[in-house]
Order: sequence, then C-alpha cells, then structure tokens
Amino acid sequence: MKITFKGDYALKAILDLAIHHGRAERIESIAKRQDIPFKFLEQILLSLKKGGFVRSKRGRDGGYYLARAPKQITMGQVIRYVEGPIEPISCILKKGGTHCDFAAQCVLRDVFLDIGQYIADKVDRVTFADLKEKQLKKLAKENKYLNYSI
Amino acid sequence: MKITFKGDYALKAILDLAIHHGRAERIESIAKRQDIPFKFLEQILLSLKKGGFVRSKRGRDGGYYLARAPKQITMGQVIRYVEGPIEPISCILKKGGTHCDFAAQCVLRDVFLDIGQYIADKVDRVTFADLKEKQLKKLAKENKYLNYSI
DNA sequence: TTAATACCCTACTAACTTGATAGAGATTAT
DNA sequence: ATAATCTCTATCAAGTTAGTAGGGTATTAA
Ligand code: FES
Ligand code: FES
Repeated sequence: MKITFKGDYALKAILDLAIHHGRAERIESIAKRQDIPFKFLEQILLSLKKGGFVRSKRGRDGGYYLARAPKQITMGQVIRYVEGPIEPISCILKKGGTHCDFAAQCVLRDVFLDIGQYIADKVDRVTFADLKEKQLKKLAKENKYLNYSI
Repeated sequence: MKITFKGDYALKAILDLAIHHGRAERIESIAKRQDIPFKFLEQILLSLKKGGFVRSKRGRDGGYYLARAPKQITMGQVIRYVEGPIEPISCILKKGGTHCDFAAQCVLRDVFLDIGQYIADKVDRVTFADLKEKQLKKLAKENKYLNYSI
C-alpha cells in the first residue's frame, strides 16, 4: 500500500513545472530543486512526455514545460499514468484483467472498492494549480520567519 | 497501491475461521474453501499465530481457530501485521524511519496523509464479526435463488 | 505402543519490480 | 562549429512476491 519513488518523483517534477509555469526548465534544475537523481528524472520526464503531460524543447535554452495549464492536470491523472490503477486490488483483478470468480460473494472486495473510490475521488479533485498555490503559501510563510529566499 | 496475495489470503483465512468460529479447522479445509495454495497458507497461518490472531491444536482433530472473538479482530490489525504500515507513503519515511527533511514544506505529503487517515479509519472499524455477518447474508441470498447449499 | 494425523519450521527459488546508471545520438542557439 | 540539452536503449543490483520442498514434532485414536 504505497506509492513508488518513481510516482513521487513524477508528481514533484510536474509540481515544479507548475510553479515555474511559462518557461522551459532544464532537467538538471528540476532534479536539484526536487532532490531527484538526474538520470532517473530524465526517464520519468520522457515518459510523462509520452503521456502528454509535458512538452520539451531541445538544444540550448531547452527544457521541459507543462503541456497544459496546472489547473488542467490532476494528481490522479499522473498517478494512474505512472503507477497504474489506484485501487488497492485484493483479488479484484485476477490474472487476465477481468475480476475473479468469487467477486460477487466477496465481502473483502466491497471494503477495498470503497477505499479505492475514496482515493480516486481525492486524487482526481486535486489539481496542480491547487498544489502550486499551497506550496507557495507554505514557502512564503517560512520566508517570513527564516528570512530565506528561494 | 495494492494489497498482496499474502495479505489477501491472511484476511480470507481469518474470515474463514470467523465463520467456523468454535471449532478447529484444518489448514487443508481452509485452503480448499478459500482457494489458497496449501503450503503458502501454512506459512501464513504460522505467522498469524505468532501475531496472536489464531491458535492451533496439533495431532488428530487438530487445526486452527481464532485466538479471540471475531468482533475483537479488525481488518486493520491483520493488514498492518502482514503488510506493514497502511499509509501510502510518499517520501514520508526516508531511509531510516524518520520522515524526510522536506516534510514540513511538502504539499504532496498532506494529500497522502489524508488518504492514509481515511484508509486507517476504514479498516480499523471493520471487524471480522461484521465481515462474517455480511458474508453469511450474501451466501443466504444466493442460496435462495440458486438452491445450493455450502 | 504405535501409526496416522496435522501442525511446525527452515530453506530455497523463479519471476518480477524498483531505483537507478551508462552512453551514444539528435537538435538547437549562438 | 560547438556547447548545451533532450532522446533513447540497454543494463543492473537489490529487494519483493508468490510460492515449493521436505523433514521435524506433537497429539491421539486404536
Ligand atoms: S474479489 Fe476475488 S475472492 Fe474477493
Ligand atoms: S514528504 Fe519528503 S518531500 Fe514530501
């Protein structure tokens, strides 16, 4: 019951691009800011590009940028793309992809479906515009106390 | 974001023992009813015994039985025991076990904590008495239509 | 007492997933 | 040209998952 580093990194990368929305950001900049291994992030961004979340520009002054506005991207879309289905499958899916023979009588399944529904609802409602706003507020509050600039 | 077969089997085994509460059930009977590989279930039950969920009786007419009433066992207890923490850790836990350096500013963490809280609440509220009751009702309803007996 | 029954325990393994790293190639601004 | 950047494929060590194998030990019916 966990999200992988890959998924976590993907979310962080997109949040980073949301915060710097409007210009192309180099992989290395994102990697440093978000503390992600450079070469790993390279692969993740390539995958996110295939998924239609980001676009890129090559050569000097190149980098990555969001394919659409932060408001149009949800956590759910990203998680499903890099991690697969969100539902905490018990044996909801059996081998093939269709659900198991006992599904109709399975009371465990009901609980997991309920949980899956909650998670889906949650992550589908959170956009990267929301995350960006919250992130900036948190940082602003910190700056007030610590006198740092980022 | 998934539960393993081991966890699924553990839940099914305990539900089976809850349904047959009062007598000792052989591993093989449980394995057949719940469609679990015998030798795998053997290990799982041994582990559940160490965890204090079940007790056993050896020799002829031996088998496993619940260590306490179905009402006193929750899904959460079992899942945590066989699967570890329920929370969909983002990078909430870093290497050691303490949370990461950026936790205070991390907006992703907030979302995952919320989800983790919901899951924990849910599975901690569902007891095996609840599951047993629902299971028996489902089976009864099926029997009415199909004229089967189990 | 003894044979049958059933749990106890440890070791092993094949396949898969995770979290990367390596390096050559393609593209673009200056 | 050339330096900066993304592109793409391959590889890999470590860990996890889903089992299997096989002998050992306790209990009890007969
Ligand atoms: S969904 Fe298959 S047994 Fe529960
Ligand atoms: S909790 Fe560590 S960066 Fe989010």
